[in-house]
Amino acid sequence: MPASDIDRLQRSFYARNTLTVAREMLGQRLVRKLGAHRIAGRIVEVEAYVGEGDTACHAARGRTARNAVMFGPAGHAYVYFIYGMHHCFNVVTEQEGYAAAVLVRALEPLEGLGSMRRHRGGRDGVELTNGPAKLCSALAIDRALNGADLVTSEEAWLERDALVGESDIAEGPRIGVHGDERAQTVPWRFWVAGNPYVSGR
DNA sequence: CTCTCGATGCGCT
DNA sequence: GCGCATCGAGAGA
Repeated sequence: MPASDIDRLQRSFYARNTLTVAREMLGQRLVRKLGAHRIAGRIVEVEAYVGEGDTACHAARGRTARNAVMFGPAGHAYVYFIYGMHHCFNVVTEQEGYAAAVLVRALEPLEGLGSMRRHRGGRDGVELTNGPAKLCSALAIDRALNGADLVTSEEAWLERDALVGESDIAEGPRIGVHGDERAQTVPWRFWVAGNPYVSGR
């Protein structure tokens, strides 16, 4: 087994309450492997999408071909294509049959900065990964990764890294959602307070 | 700095 | 056809 598996997050991490997983994902390392090359960053901002009762969740209107991965087992990647040009990366949570996931909204770059700059058209600094579509671009994540099992994949996974204390976690309403009143106000966006890589607004 | 708006593919109604 | 879990360029203050 690869040395990296020592720190890889296992199924038991993901197969829990989505809000708990979302909070604990802060500080962990998202790793993308392209050939022998690693690109990675610390997760500093996430959003939880919790079940068919959450009208901002893609699964709110039931299972479709697009959102099927969210209904599957925890620990798989849910990657979707949006606005005709962007991708967003999520991690599936909870038990099989319960549609929920955590969207990764921002990373602090740690490995493969040169690759990130290239993938981002020469942009640098916070512009590398301070948004859900930006980090997918930087890490070369697209729909080819949709459904990938992050517990066993050699292409992408999460590694145990720094834990973020409760006092350093900020929370607020999710960004850009179009569900009902509750969906737009419930504080299911979590970020590392003061981290410069957190997305704007 | 803030605000507005176009890009652009596709899943779903 | 409509609308989207976004981004970045451009205009104006």
